[in-house]
Amino acid sequence: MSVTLKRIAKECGYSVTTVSRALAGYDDVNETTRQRILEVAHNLGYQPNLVARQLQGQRTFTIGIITPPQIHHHEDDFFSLLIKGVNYAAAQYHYDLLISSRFPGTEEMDTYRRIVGGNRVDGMIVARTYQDDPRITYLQSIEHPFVVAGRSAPDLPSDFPYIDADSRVGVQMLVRHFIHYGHRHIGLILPPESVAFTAYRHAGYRYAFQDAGLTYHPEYVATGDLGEAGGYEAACTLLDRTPELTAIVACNDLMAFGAMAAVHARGRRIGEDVAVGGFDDIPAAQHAMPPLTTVRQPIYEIGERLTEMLVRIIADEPPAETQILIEPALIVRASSGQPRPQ
Amino acid sequence: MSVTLKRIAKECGYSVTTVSRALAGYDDVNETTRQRILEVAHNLGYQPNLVARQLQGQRTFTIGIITPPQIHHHEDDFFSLLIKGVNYAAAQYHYDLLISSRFPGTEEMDTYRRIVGGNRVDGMIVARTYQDDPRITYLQSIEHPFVVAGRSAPDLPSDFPYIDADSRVGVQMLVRHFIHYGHRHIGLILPPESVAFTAYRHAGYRYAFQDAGLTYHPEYVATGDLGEAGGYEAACTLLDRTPELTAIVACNDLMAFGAMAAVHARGRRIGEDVAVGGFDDIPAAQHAMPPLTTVRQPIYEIGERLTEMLVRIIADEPPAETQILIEPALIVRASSGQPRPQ
DNA sequence: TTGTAGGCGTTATCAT
DNA sequence: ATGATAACGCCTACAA
Repeated sequence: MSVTLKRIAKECGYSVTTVSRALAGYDDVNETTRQRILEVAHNLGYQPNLVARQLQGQRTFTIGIITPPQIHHHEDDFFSLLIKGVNYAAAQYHYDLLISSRFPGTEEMDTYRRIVGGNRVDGMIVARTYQDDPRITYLQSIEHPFVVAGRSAPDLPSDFPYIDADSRVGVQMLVRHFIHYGHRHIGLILPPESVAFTAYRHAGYRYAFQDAGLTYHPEYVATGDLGEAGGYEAACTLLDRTPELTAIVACNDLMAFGAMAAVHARGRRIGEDVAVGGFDDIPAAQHAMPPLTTVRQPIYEIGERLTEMLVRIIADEPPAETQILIEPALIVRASSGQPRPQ
Repeated sequence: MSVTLKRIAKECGYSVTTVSRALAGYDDVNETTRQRILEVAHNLGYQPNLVARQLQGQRTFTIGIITPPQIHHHEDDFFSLLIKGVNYAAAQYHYDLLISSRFPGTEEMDTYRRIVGGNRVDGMIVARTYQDDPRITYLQSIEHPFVVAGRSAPDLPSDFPYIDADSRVGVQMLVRHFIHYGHRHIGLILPPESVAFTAYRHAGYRYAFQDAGLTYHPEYVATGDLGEAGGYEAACTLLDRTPELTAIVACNDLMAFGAMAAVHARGRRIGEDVAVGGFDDIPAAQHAMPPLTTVRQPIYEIGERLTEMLVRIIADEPPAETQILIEPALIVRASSGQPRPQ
């Protein structure tokens, strides 16, 4: 079917070996011979079979990433942004990207094993870590190159290369900002404990209260699934249970959107009656109505830098820094409302 | 390094062939033998080398797609949405996705040749067609399976499998909507002619005027690059050149965002002074300020259906319909403003 | 029921 | 300067 070295060899009367070397630019090939071979290869439209090369070279120049499937349209921009960053950097380094999408759980682990164990990639990017993440355990156990967007929960070692935003500091800034605006009753929407960053963000919330000399109210904290629906439900719970709340902090922008919807559904005005804050600063945040106050995490750049890190780890030239904590930035927008008179 | 059939064979004293067949579930293997082999394979954590399989089977179970790199964060949600759809469907059919990002042009074509000619994928998804698209010409010339999101410009044959929204009808609906709202001076922002859908959308604009018995003003039409910046500049040109405009139709949402910014920059109110419309209905459209009136194109679903189509084409069981035109839907939002008194 | 041989397309090693 | 041989890991005739 397609043009192979053998075909070219036959065509111009040299051996496959010589053809291979001529094309690879070795200098032990007669210049005339090379010209002839190059010409034939070009005429035939030769393209090296990458799969064969991969098998022979035991290298794929491919990076793998597995994302959750996103059935609804705008479900999660986090991964989209991350992939954009990874994609861009990968191209710079002449790597391709292999993507597969699975729901977290058994299927996801099987896919890791299939792709990594099946030698389809030189390295993996693991995103959105869970507490005690089996994917990481697996990759460590077989010593396969990988980098992580995120890190372990605070009580577990993060003994792997990663880049993560300092969630604790981020939430702390956000809550402090609300406190400065005069809020005293601030709700918090947390994802399930199994998400690795939950504990960090929870800590940020507590620290902010502590710093301000305020008491921490456990009943101001609710849990919901990551995503708009989870945020909506958790916010409803909070608003119904503790109507004195004048601000709600959600652990990502998607949940914050849900919370805004809940505030609206309860007949209260976002910003004016109840301030809302998020985390991530996905593109939709600035376009939201009202625009969402949030903690900016440079997801795209994290994707880029992770990819660079991974490529270097694969090449066995790991950068000096392989555990990077990024200082997030507070982005104040209209969902904060105005500072309140004390 | 990793566990191979050979390794298992050695471990349990059978030949590689027998091991291979035991694992593949052939029935000409002694049941006891199979059990033994399965056990050893499991203990060793055997994972078949997918690359070797690909080489031997001349099949990759991988679909390829090449997107433009997106340096800025929220640059283009069209591809993100498409990929989400493709990704979801691909997983259903047990296909993986190979993604690479290149700017349109030589580099992109080289990447097509490298990946397709290099046997890395069983089929390609081509997105955002150009007029007389070299990628399509190439894929057709080597008879490699592919499907297209979009189709050829009106004057060229679309003799390949595709799914496209009926752009002409879409823009026509949008312009008619503005006419119904009482607008008579409606600007149009077009992407360059080289984009295949340009002519369709332009036609939709002209048809709407014709239907309403209004005259078409060429000076109400401007061209800009796809993307927010292009929309901004084109809208500035229009607003400065023909200040009588009370509405602007952009050929996609991103350009519409740029146009909104331009309207704002010229000190006019979006909706009230100048209505703005887009095309695509990317997630940001409904969160925009004000929410953007646009023509909804079900990008995610197109990705899903294209993938299904491609998988069937690869399996040599092409569906009955391989050229699908989707009727888009008009989504009226606040950027339309209110109907004007005649 | 099991094993041998050959090939997928490439590159590396070692002769000539 | 060129070529024969083997190997990457798998699968599939064909033989025994």
